[in-house]
Amino acid sequence: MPTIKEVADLAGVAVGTVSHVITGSVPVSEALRRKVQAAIRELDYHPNHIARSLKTSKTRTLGIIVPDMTIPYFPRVIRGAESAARERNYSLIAVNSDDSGSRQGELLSLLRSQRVEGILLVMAAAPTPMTQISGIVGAGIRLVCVDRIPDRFQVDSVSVEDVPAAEMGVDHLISMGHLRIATITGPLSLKNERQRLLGYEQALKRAGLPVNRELIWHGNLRPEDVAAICRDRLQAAGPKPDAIFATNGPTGLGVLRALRDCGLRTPDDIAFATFDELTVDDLFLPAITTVVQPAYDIGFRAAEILLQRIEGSAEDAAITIRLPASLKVRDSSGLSTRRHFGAPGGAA
Amino acid sequence: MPTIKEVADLAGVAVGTVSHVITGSVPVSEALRRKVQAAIRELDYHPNHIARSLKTSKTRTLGIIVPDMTIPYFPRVIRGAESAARERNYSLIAVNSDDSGSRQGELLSLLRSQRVEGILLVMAAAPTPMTQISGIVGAGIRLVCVDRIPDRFQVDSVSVEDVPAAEMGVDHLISMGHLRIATITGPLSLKNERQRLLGYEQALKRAGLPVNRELIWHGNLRPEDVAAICRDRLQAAGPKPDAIFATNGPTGLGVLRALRDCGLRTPDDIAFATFDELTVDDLFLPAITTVVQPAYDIGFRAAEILLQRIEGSAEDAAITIRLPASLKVRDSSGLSTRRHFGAPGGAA
DNA sequence: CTGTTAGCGCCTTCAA
DNA sequence: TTGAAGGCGCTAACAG
Repeated sequence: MPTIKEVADLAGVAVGTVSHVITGSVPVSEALRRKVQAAIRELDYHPNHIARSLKTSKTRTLGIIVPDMTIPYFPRVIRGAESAARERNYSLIAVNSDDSGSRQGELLSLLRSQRVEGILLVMAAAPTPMTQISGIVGAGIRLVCVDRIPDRFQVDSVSVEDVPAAEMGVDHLISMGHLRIATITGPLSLKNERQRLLGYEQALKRAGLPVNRELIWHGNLRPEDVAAICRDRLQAAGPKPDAIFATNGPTGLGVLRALRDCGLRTPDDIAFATFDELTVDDLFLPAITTVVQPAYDIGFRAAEILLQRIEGSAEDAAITIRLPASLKVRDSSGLSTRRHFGAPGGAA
Repeated sequence: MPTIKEVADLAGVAVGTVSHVITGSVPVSEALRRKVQAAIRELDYHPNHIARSLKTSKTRTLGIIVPDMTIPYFPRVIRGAESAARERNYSLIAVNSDDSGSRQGELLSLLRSQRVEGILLVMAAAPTPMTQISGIVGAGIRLVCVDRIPDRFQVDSVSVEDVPAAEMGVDHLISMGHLRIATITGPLSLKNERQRLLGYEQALKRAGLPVNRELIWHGNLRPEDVAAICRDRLQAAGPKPDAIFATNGPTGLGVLRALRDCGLRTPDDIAFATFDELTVDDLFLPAITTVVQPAYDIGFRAAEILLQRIEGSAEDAAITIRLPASLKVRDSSGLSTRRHFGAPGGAA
């Protein structure tokens, strides 16, 4: 790899001059600029960001930690953040924590060692030692929590409005005439999940429906586990729910597997709605009703806040952004109205 | 951020000693080691990778360029590569080219500036100027092509065995009794797509079926476009195909949308099979038959090759790895046998 | 405008 | 086993 010195020699100028034409920080005469640029092309020179960063102590790099970018929601968040970063000429490093607290700690440390200028964090579902994140913030590292927000710790954060979003989903189920609505949640160590559960309860109460503890099922983020839990509940003695509301995507996937395994169809045998898109929900037959989070925007806004902090152009107080979810009404939440592929008006 | 010097001062030793305990390259007495480690914790010291890299000219970082990590196939590849990297204590930077040749060029340049030690490249679908990649290789940058392999350029590469994979899918359709099998491809600028088309043709020929040009539809990677193309074909006058084979995931998605829009059901009205998983294919009703690529393994193996090259422990000749795909037979490819949610034996 | 130079933080000889 | 010192490639003064 050629260095700036080799470029300078070839162009017959001083290294400072080369640096000036590269950064554009100091005006350089047209003649020299051309010579320098010719030399750069000739040598196929690529400025060493490492050396630059060491000198300027700026990396123009952001990091983002997600639980698992194999879950469709997260790549969208990442793409959003990437766009915002790119607009300001920053790059983004994305890594997976696998929802492990210790792995998350390592990653945080790695990112700090790499001297990223800010971190976007989707907390691991495993209870995160608060010291891990307070340490980061205390050390003056810019941090914005995304999607999953810590409980009693003030940080910049961007996520969806969980309570209204869940209410919206459950309200819809109620409006379709369902009375025994069960919900299955992800890990309640996540504030989101507790909030969504709250939304579920509020919607029921507001409609004058009883909140039945037997209809609140505690799941997790592994579809197989969730499927097993649901199968148990659905096959148990006693009255069945006539609708199920899942509070997140992987959990919703588990419900679908359980329904299939139990030979239950939506919405004929049981109605269903879930948080999060399943990528192709509209193609399911029947198509699935979902509470859709603005994933891309969440990532975008979060990165913007980070960038503002870096530029020092942000207020002191913690910034809290809650974006509204939207409801895509499709077939699975309806009453027993058999739909067929392509039946007119079959999907919203 | 504390520096190694501050750690040394606090521990009462020289910076060299601190470096020794961190890298483990030189033995240090137990007593000093403890003092140093205490100081590190005390200061919450994180070694500056930037400085280290500048000195050692090693970043322990790999880069991977994918078209769009929002397509489910790619996150799996990335996770595979990430695992292989992590085993050797490397990190991975993943970026998206959006299938744009120029963006890919920028990204390549960025990665070089960041001094990654090797690059995994899934080429953009837009025809890539061969100089772009030959330049990289010529400059001595380690590069492994993943999934999408250049045409007439010798590089290390890892991908699926396209021809047999496509043959397998089409063979299956044939074995289910379908005679007029259409195929819809992605951009033929991609060698993969041409190979898969070849597999389609070979399967037909081997079965003594005619290769009908009217049944070879040229699509792309945008589901909406593909849906439009399919709708046109399906609504045109003349005999319809009784099966469709899609040569990749996004294209397959487009087919499904078209079928829905045309009110056609699989497999009753038309059979269907596609390359690539749609994340939840097994939950579709009817469940979708897919040719599954070992995405994780592809990423893993590719990163391993890169790492071998970096360590210099690889032969000189270009390494070419082709992994077999597998066929998941489900409902959509069958003959007109109506299936129901949970019907025993309904899905493979 | 152009050239010179002092570090950025760290690792690695090399000498003690 | 420990400590001292040079220099990786670059940018940002500063001097010319």
